[in-house]
Amino acid sequence: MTATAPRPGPRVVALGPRPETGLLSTTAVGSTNRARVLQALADHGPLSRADLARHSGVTRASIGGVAAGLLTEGVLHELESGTGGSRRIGKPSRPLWFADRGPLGAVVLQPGVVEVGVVASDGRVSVRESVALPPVRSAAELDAAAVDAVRTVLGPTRQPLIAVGLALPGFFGPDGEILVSTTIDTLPGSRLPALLAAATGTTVVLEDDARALALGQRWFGQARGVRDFAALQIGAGIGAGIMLDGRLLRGPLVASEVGHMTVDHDGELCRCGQRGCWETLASSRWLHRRSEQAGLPEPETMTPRRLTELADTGDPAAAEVLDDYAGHVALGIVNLFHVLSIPLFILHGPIVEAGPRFLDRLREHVAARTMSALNALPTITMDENATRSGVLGAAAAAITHQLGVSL
Amino acid sequence: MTATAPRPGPRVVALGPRPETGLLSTTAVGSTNRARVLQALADHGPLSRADLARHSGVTRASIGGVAAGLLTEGVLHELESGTGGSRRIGKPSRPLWFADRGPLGAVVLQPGVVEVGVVASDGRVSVRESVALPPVRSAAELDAAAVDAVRTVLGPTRQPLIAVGLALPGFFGPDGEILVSTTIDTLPGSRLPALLAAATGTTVVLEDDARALALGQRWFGQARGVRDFAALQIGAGIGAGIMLDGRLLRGPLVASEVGHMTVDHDGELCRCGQRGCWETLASSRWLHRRSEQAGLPEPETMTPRRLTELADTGDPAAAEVLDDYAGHVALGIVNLFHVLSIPLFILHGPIVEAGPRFLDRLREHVAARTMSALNALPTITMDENATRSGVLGAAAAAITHQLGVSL
DNA sequence: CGAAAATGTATGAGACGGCTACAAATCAAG
DNA sequence: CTTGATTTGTAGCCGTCTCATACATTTTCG
Repeated sequence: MTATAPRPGPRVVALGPRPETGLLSTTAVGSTNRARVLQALADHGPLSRADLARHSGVTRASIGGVAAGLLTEGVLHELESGTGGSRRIGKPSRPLWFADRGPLGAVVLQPGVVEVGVVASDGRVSVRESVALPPVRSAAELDAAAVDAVRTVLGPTRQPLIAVGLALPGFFGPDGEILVSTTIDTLPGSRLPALLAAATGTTVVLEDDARALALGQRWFGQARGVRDFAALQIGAGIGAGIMLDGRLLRGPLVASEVGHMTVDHDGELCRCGQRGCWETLASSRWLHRRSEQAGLPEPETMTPRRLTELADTGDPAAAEVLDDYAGHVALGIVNLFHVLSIPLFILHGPIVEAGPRFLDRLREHVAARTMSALNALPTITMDENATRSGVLGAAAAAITHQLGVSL
Repeated sequence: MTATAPRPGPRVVALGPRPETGLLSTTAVGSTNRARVLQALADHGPLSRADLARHSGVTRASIGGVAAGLLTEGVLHELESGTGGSRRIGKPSRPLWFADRGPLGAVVLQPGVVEVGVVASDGRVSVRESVALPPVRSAAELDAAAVDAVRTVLGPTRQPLIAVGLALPGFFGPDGEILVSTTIDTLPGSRLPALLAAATGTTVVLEDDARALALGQRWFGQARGVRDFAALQIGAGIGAGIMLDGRLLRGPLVASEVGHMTVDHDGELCRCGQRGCWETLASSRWLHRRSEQAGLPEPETMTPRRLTELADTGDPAAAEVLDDYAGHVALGIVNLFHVLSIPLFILHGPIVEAGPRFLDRLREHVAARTMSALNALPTITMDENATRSGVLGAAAAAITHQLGVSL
């Protein structure tokens, strides 16, 4: 599993930790160190060999060897001297940075819609399009519609893609077979990864949608260089991609369902069949019902954005609903903070459009709900990339595999 | 940080993940592989070189080299041929097993009591004693009382200890300074680790109490060879040691407080200042109050054991309380299962004395509360070692460090 | 112009696992 | 009892990789 030798032919890769059983070999040292160097670059931006040596605690000579390999393989290239270097004296450094090896495909499957994009390896998004899917009745129909949508968007692309990232809301096995999805009920049994590999002619890298969001933030967003954080997707449902100590949490048995953590043990019935799930209090479904109770206009299509606009115009009922929403969202965040001690939460989804005032209220609720004995609070921010985060996440999944980085 | 060269002189080690930044070196390969071999032995029992080679996917020659080093260093020794070997044909194997390098000390600090023990490296407990502590007013007084208790118990021991494991309910820094404790308010600022090192003359390995329980199960208990499970301590408070993918979860910022996960968002006030924490519904405090409401005798000292005995005599009120208790304990377990997909929970503490019928009820509650869409349930068992689990956990922490295993 | 400082490289040494062949020990069949 | 099959553990050689050290190169400062 070297970081750099691309295998010919399309295939499917399910992102996941390598089995850590088994012993290290000397060649494994090489590929691991290559991956660590690439990770350091992604975390800190262009770095010279000397900088990399300081960061990783090895001699310049060792970095020189690693870098030589990556340069000849075309993974890295040297920037102009002076770029990013802060030193004034001495021989100027030659910073290393990722060479552009071609565009990455990004496919994000959501209920009723497929988002398709093309992303450069430095995170620039050149294509991004959402394609609505027709109603489908089976996994096969879903696959056909999704592949069709991807073809339509990626068809005009000239350059061949070097890899395709596929983010979808489901739990999959090591070979990319989709086992469970609590969001899209036609998804289990889908052969979409393999079909996409065939359609695009390249490797398809499969990842859970929430974890992909986290990867996107880690490679291209606010979590660059951050080893502990969570990406929270809050919309119709709630999902989380959680990175602890530089590793994405991946449950061993079933999907991670933070949205169905009980926060109100004899609360309302959730669509999952249980009572008082976080989703029953913090999803758009709750927002609709609560808006209706509050007599707000068009409650059945209420969004965080409209609710904020109503509150900003001075509607006290809207302001109250918004505050309740903040309090409910805070519940789950505080639970995750208490249990996992996650220091940074990045919010994604429609909730972002509730804006900075909502965020302030959310922070207050979180502060009020957090145990004071801990003497600490998590940082909470909102996704800055808005519509691009989905494709960035899928692309990040692809690049993670492509560079052999283990996250 | 080799697995085997003991540094002279007492010192304090806070168990924790090595910083994974930095590159691998060839010598690191050696120590990592030594640790992996030791881990495999601990997981599977005595194994021959050939068995180890099969488990780890390397050649017998490579294992031979690793084993040679561990044998000459006295970490391992060879058992008689035939022990544990199942093969009938061929040259008989010489199984490898841990050499007895001396006893481990184990100290478990709890509110008002110190548990002190001596444990052999194969998990046999030769000494175990609980010493009540006098009321203390400061960290210094606590330290003095605890060191005194340890001296009293370990004084008569002849053999020198090769390491001492110290388990305590608190969050500590990398140098063993104790920062936060939600259980013992005189603990922050304690210098107990350093004082113990001075008193015993050996290395003191520091670990959180719940995580130590998990380590004990991993090395000596029901989680031998299991890479994903949680040890739950349920008594006056609730703590959890969670192992995922072979690594103990360690929050980066503050202590992990599963007991203060909100399960009832406008529930009763918890002693932590928040509302509806799991502890308000599943701790002994709740048991006392609920027993009082139900009119049970001596409610203020009610224990799971007495409650079970009452229920077994046919007291319907006791049976109802017990069932509520099971339902409340299930809440947190289900949350952890939904969020982290933990497939195995091992229960510790007074709750174990509620017996197998209670466990069955608990399992039913968990099954009822778990999302059916996941098509999976966690396994729930009870600690089999009862009173020995505490010292086994502390000893496991010591052995983990002593063997250089990273958990 | 020369010293100082910093970067990148060349070279040899040491550690370590992989591979292959081989000796050793046991059982089963004749 | 002998022979072959089977399995275990080991010896020797090789390739890979980092480490330590010295050195060439390029810039700044006095």
